[in-house]
Amino acid sequence: MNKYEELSKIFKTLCEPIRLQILDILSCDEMCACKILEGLLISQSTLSHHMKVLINSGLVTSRKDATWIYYSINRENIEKLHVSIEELTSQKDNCICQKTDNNCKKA
Amino acid sequence: MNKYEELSKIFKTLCEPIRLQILDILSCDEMCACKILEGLLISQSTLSHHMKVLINSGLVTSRKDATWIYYSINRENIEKLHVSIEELTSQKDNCICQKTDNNCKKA
DNA sequence: TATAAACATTTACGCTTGTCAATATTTATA
DNA sequence: TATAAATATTGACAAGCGTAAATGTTTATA
Repeated sequence: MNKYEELSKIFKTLCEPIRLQILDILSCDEMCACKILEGLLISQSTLSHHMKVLINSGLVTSRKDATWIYYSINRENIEKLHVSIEELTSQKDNCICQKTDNNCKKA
Repeated sequence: MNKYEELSKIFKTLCEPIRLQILDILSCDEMCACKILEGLLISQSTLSHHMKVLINSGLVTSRKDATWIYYSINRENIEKLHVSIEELTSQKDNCICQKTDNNCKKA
C-alpha cells in the first residue's frame, strides 16, 4: 500500500457524517457505546460497525470494563493526520511534481 | 446540511488515493490537466471527473488559458480543513457530549 | 444456573461512486 | 474553413459500503 492509499484510509473513515458526529461526542471525554448510541438515530449494530471502522483507522481507542466498552479519541493520531495533510499539500523539495517536465506552455 | 455533512464532503473528496496524488502533484505549483495526466495511470475522462470533484470541494481552483486549464491548490481551504478537524476533536465548552447525561457506571 | 444487559457478527439489500469508451465542446492554427 | 489538441460530458457497469434485522458472545447478578 503506497502513502496515498494509507492516508486515504483515514479519510475514508472520516467521510461519513455519523462518524464525525461520534468523534464530536468523544471530543471531551471517553464514553461507552450505549451512551454514544443515545445521542444518535442509528441501530446498535450500525453503531458497532462504525466503532469498528474508527478503531481500525487508529483515530479512536477503546478499553473494556465489565460489559461496557469505553471509547476515546486517539489524539496522537489526530495530530499525525494534521502532519500528513501538511506534508501532502505544502511546497517541498524532491516533490513528485518535479518528476514531470513542466514544459506545458504557460501564460 | 448540518456541519457533519458539510465537513464529510471534504473528506469524501480526500478519500480517493488518486485525488491525494493529484494534490501532491499540485503541491508546488499550478499545473494543466494534460501534464497532471502524464504522471498518472488513468484515462483522460477519469482525470476530468476527479478534477471536477476537487474543484467542487473547494480544495482546488482553476484558471483557463487558451485550451489549457491550470489547476492549483486552494491553500485557504486547506487551512480551514485543519481548523475544522481541530474544532471537531478538541475539548470545548458547550460540547455536544454534555447534552447526554453521562451516568453510565464508570470504573 | 437462568436471565438480562452490552456489544459484536452475519447476512442481505440498495445506493453511491470510480472507471472508461464514446462523443461533444472549445480554442488555436494551418 | 478544416484539423488537431485540450478538456468535459454521457452512459453503462462493477465494486465498495452504509444500513438494520437477526443472532451470537461475554459478563454481571438474582
